[in-house]
Amino acid sequence: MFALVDCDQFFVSCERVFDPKLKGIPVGVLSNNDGCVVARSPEIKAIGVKMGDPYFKIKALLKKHKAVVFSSNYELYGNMSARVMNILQTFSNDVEIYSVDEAFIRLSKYFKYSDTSKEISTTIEKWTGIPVKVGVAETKTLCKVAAELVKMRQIKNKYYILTDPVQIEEDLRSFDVSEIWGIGRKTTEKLYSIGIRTAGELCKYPEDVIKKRFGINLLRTTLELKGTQCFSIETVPQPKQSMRFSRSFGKPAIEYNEMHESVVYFATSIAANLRKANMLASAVSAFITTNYFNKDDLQYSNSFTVSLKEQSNSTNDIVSAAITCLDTIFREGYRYKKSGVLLIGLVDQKMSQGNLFTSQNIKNDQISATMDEINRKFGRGAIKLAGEGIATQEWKMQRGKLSHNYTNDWDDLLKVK
DNA sequence: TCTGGGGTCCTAGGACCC
DNA sequence: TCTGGGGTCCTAGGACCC
Repeated sequence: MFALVDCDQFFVSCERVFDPKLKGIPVGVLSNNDGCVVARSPEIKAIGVKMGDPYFKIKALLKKHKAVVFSSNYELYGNMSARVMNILQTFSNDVEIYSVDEAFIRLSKYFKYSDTSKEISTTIEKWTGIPVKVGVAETKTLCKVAAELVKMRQIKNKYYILTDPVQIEEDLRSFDVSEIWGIGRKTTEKLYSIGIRTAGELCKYPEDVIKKRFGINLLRTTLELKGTQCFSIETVPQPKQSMRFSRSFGKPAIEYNEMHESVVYFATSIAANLRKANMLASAVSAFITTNYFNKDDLQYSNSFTVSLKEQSNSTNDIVSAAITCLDTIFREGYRYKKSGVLLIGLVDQKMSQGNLFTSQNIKNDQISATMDEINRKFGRGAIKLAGEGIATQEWKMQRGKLSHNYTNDWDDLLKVK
């Protein structure tokens, strides 16, 4: 039997521990650089603040309701998290720290689950000031459902035990698939479209069809809902497989020099983090992408990876590899493999106004121009030749609108050899 | 004007081999 | 018109989580 222990609005609760006056009033916590809302008290939810709402858009609303928002303080949250997890270790030898504010623990069969659950939630709240909810069940996915039900039904005791098959069936019948752990936006849409709206309906759907149409993950999730354990508890933290340092820029026009400066800084930080974790990198990647909130703009993204000759965590090696990535991104275009179309980006100084070229069905051997000639004509580094061919159409951003013209300039280059 | 950041896993398709 | 079959490995893209 497992229990999921989940802190209520963790970041908000942490702030409230150190300022009890915040109790009962709308409180939120903002992301890095105060970009958007990442944690909300029930009171701030009630006035209409959504998860991920950009701060600048809700400022007036916050003022009107005398809501308080905080910049995030990850050191504080990490600290509080450690305290909560330490307490959990006293209840079980098998604790999986699933995230900063959640843990799965294995419950001994000799426990009375209701007593233990109650004790966990009261002990943590008493010792740390953080309110938690507890969901008990035979699989992790059902634990998640149980904890969610505590929230949805505002259960006073702060725990819910989902072990009785009849009870499980009844609860799942009205449990929306979008609330299931492991089912996100895309899968929800797909399930809705074939008439599956609740966990109960999902459980009745043939397993082989689930596997075929949605993949192994949804099958595992479904089996877990039916009581078959597919996800085990990982009490030993696995070493990280990747580390990332990424930031959004405050303004859309990013010039090479600015990018270069940022990449040096990011790569330096990552190298330091690697050394701190006593780890070595075998590859370094960099990526860029345009602002996807500007829906009318032509979008562009690109990335490049350098494999290191020898694994390393030295600032020198990591930074120089990252710069190689950046330079390559700026020099080359982006190959859009899936559609069989070559998409070539000429990275403008204003990223949101990059020029893109597309091509179809032109083989390399139909091209009479050499790479040098192309470079001379269109600017060095503007395009990349690949198996599929080169561009014949030009897409351009003109005064914020997307337009495309066939460009005759290509004709000379495309004489059949 | 201002819209987070850091992770994991799975899969389809391509390249390559015999 | 027909165009082997089976296997591995790698990677980009997609989906999900907190």
